[in-house]
Amino acid sequence: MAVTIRDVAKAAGVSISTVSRALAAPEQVAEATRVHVQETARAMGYRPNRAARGLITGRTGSIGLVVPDLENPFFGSVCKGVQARARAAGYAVFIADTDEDPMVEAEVVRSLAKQVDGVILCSVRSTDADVEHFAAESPIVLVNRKLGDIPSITFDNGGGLRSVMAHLVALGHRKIAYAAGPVTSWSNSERTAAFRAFAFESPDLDLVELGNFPPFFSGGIQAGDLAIASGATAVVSFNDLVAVGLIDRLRQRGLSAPHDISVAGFDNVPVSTLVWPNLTTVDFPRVQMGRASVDLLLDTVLERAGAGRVVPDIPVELIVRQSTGVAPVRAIERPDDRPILQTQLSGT
Amino acid sequence: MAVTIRDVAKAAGVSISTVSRALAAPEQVAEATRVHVQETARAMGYRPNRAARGLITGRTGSIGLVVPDLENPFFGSVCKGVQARARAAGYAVFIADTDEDPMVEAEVVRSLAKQVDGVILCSVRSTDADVEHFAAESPIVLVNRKLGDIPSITFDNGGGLRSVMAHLVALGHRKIAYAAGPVTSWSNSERTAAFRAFAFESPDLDLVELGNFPPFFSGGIQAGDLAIASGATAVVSFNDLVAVGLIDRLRQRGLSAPHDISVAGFDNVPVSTLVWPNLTTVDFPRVQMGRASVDLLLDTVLERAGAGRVVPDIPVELIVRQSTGVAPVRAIERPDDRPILQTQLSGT
DNA sequence: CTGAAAGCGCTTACAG
DNA sequence: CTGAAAGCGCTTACAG
Repeated sequence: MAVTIRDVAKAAGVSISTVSRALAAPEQVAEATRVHVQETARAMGYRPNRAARGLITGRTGSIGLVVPDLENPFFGSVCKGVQARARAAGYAVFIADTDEDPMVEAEVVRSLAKQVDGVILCSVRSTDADVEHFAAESPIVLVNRKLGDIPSITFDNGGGLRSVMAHLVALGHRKIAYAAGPVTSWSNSERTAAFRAFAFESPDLDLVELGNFPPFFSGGIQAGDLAIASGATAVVSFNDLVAVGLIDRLRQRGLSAPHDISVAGFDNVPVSTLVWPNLTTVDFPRVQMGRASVDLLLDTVLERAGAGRVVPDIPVELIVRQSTGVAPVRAIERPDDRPILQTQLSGT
Repeated sequence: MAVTIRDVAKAAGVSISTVSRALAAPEQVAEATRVHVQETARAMGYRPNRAARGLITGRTGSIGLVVPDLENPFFGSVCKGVQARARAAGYAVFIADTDEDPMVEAEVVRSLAKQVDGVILCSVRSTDADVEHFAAESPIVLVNRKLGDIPSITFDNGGGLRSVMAHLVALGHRKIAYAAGPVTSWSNSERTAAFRAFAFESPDLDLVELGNFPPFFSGGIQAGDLAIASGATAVVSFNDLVAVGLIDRLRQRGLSAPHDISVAGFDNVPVSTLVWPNLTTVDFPRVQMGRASVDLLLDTVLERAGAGRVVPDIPVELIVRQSTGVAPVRAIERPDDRPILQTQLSGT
């Protein structure tokens, strides 16, 4: 077996109480004793058993991280940030993948609750009621979703949407489409709301909503045909994967980005620089989001000053690459071009 | 506080010993008692405290998973498989990201060792000596690497390499390059060895080694120029990212895949279907690898029959897409074309 | 079949 | 400043 506190006490010639204090509360031990015990412990490779400690202190020294899909690069990045910050704070991280299944999520959160001091929850599909139920059972930080008073870390989706729109308008685009993501997605509702607000403030622009589309390459294929039919000269896609699928569909239809239609995405996933043309997209600092969520959770768990504070949205940044360009002349030549499939929004 | 075994015992009118048995060793308890206790426990939402149990049984009910980089889709998939299988077996998973740093890896494995029953280690950079040291301290399963008697789960890299080569030869390619990955990579040495063996068995082919290159898009850019200079009509890249970079470089140089040069990768990462042309690549069932590593670890931890067994390489599968095609006529027209930069291998 | 008791490795009042 | 003792929530021989 591994070396225990008793072994160290014996080797150092003191009681286990003193060993415990020398390590956990050094100021309560005489300098000479403390140094001697610490050296002995280190020499023996002693590491306190966290489970035993947790039994008494009521703290496990662990946090849980629940994500819908570890294969989604978004959550891989969040996970990286969470893990790094937790380790820096001396916490271990339990990981759970729910496969986008609310039932699994409920089961996982419940079984994790006992083993951790708090849970960071990236919940996409669970209902508000379920999430509120989780929050009542154990300290929770919500990632990428807002709900009541539950502490949460979110991105500035609205700001991101507005910066893309400003970019496209500056390039001369007047008819711009938003290819929406899943109705159940909190991010999508934020972006849609910002798009509508932008339309309301810009009666001179012709802004159309397309979708909803699944948030994958395949969704982009669908969106591509609708975008072409709409007559828009620029499309803002729910995410990068949709943007990539959309660009691919344009090529299949004999068109190209940004020559015929400018295409922008959200997320700045790695693939956005691997496709041609490179994607103009909104970068979401996901690793930072992971770190921030740990900070917020530990504030609550450790009852620090910041417990329950409202964290401002994390700023996002537009990254202009090759998939967006100046509006084609065609659009100016045929101002009366009427889209076939669209939702009219401008000026409403 | 949560409900403890004492609460259940009181509510059910039995001793805590009986509650413990009714839940963990039902056959030792009278039917009526057992049913009554189980119902009471369930009604009260009782969940045994794993830490307390672990203190006695010596088992934590957790395993550790150590990966070099959670943002790398390869490890995201492995992690998904590990997590799923572990949960099915009633185990929780601690995750740790080492940022490709051997020092961090050593620290992480050491601190994890106390809190888990075993560790699944995806170790890329650590030396053999370090890894052997880890294995001496706690039960370990090595992923994607072989080392002495340490239980490990690996892919059939050699088989994958051979299936790509057979594919390219069938398409008429006679001069084929391998764009090698990092020298420190176990996967790369396996593939390189298979490539050399293939060259030895095929004196009629002209096989050249290029590199080593970093395993990223940027490595593919480098590899692209060398591939062009080599005169090869087909390039097998260490991984998909290198293949994507290579194809991009071909385009920059006014060439295209597969028209001028066929390009194949390894891994079948999601991006391989998002680029144009879609990548011909070798699929590695990574989620399956994650699952298999849990099975092997638990065999050891639980001292089951399969403990320490040697697991055969997981079969891999060639997926032919658009980035490979028939050899260009040019190569046949200029059989004496001499490469500028290459390692001569054929017939050695 | 059931209960009382010991004990896993630690922390923390409580004495001294 | 230090040690003996109690106890965290559980499991498991040991009696009965």
